[in-house]
Amino acid sequence: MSASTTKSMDEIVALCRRRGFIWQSSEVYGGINGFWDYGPLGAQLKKNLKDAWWQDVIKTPPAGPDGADLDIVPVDCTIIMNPKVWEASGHVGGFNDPMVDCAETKKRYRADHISCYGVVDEKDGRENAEPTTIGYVATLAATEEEFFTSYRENEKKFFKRLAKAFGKPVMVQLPGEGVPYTNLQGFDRKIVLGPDATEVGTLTEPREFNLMFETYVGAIRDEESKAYLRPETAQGIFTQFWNVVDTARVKIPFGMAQIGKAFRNEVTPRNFTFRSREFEQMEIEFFIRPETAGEWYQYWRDTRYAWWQSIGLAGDNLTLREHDKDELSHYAKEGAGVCDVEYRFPFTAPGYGELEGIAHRSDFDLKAHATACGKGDKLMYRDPVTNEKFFPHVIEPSAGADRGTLAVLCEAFTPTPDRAGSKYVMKFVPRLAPIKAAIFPLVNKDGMPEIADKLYRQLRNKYTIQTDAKQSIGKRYARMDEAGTPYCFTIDGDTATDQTVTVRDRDTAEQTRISLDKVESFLAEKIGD
RNA sequence: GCGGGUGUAGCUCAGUGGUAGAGCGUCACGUUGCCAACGUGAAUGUCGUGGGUUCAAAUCCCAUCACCCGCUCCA
Repeated sequence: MSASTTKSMDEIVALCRRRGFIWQSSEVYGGINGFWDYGPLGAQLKKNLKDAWWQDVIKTPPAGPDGADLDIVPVDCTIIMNPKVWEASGHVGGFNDPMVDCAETKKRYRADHISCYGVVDEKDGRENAEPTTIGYVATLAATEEEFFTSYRENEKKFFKRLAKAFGKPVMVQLPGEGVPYTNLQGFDRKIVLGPDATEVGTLTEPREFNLMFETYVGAIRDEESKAYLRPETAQGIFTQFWNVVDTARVKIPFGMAQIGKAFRNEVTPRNFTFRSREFEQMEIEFFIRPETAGEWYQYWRDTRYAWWQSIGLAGDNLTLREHDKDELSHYAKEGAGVCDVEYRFPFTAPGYGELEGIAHRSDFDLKAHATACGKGDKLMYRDPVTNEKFFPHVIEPSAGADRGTLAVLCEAFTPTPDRAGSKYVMKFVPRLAPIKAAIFPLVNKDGMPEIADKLYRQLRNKYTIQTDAKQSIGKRYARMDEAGTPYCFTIDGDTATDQTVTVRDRDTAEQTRISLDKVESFLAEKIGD
């Protein structure tokens, strides 16, 4: 069992609050479910993560499978778009799932997943070709055959339950198609026996769960002005694909990338920031020739997995999981594959939670928008060399910035019960650490504060540096341990005479002396620019 | 949305109807000679919120909000 499974999420959340990494949004008003703010340390940490992504994805991505450099261009699209975007992408249909609750069993179902089969009085059913339906039995079975098989296994019990629920011996109207619960009207919904229920009529009316946030553009609030907050940043990229081809001097294969907020009105936000209703995505859409999907899918899967390792999630807590065919999205059924980079969070352990999904989305989105906007095949990509026309396929690595930040926080969190000072150390890789180094005068007199201040001013142009002269040195080290600051430089009584300072290492608490004028090069070596 | 639990200072918690508390932390001053040191002092509370019962509510009742756990959901 890995170390992270023994970490306490409560302690991590407490440290995040105490040190100013993450707070509840609008906390003074009692908060708001599913929304989180980043404090000073958290905002810097998340920015460092996004900067690392921007650097490694847009500026210097590793060479492609053919050894050539990649061309990836950034865009920054709006959160509110023409609502037709979301009709074409399938979100208006797909994100509105009517739900049904069962008052008896306390279970919740998607209304369109429940099939209802008519039930008739046994006597009536024997005597008449078209007997009167006296109720329905609901099942989660997808097909009539599956339903038939499921109750055949214990037929006696099944009909006993029905007889009890309907107050008389009954027959089920088979063969015949099951009717989705959503298609039942009015009174019929009151005579349905829910799955696993013993009483009739315990299912509620279907209720719409709008997973997209709605808003209105302009002064008038009517259907015409309705718009949505984007549930993913990807569609902005797809809708600007043609402008990028026309202006950015790119040719297939190339990528578009953006970082931005997205919104999903989740049914149950849970697990700290893991499932937030407002969150930030770091998305790449990499456009390719269809026949190269396999090699590019592999490239991105390996590249993205290695990237998460490079920012500190290097141990057993990180995993790469290929999706089974049956859990694939509508756009990815026939593709090179879909996989998730997953992290074992304390609240998912021993399981994992998704950080990034890498999917071969085929040409679903470009085709959908080309069709929906009415231009169709005129919007096909033309290969400038062969003049061949086609809709490019897409490999989409889509990462969660907030989930990534949370994973980094969880991974860095290290209780240190044996250490003399700090109870906790946040072991961020230096590249992500919100504060790169701290500078302390050992005591607040004898010229030490002046030397510390001079060193601080020298370094702060290049690095995020803090200085602190208050309270005991142990307390100051401990605070920096919880902030995850990799190095502390301390000016002591010897500094004025021999021009050296001590360097304290966050992870070992060990100290070494280095020359005052070597501090900057020390940081450059350990932290990078 | 359902069921269960929780909510008092920044944190951990005590307080069963009668003056709002402790420890830690924070801040100031003093001290200091490398790991949450010490001394003195200070600030900090809509007792989650709203309503009700009562002469009197942190305490009893109702509603509501937030968080945690379990369902459910997560194209």
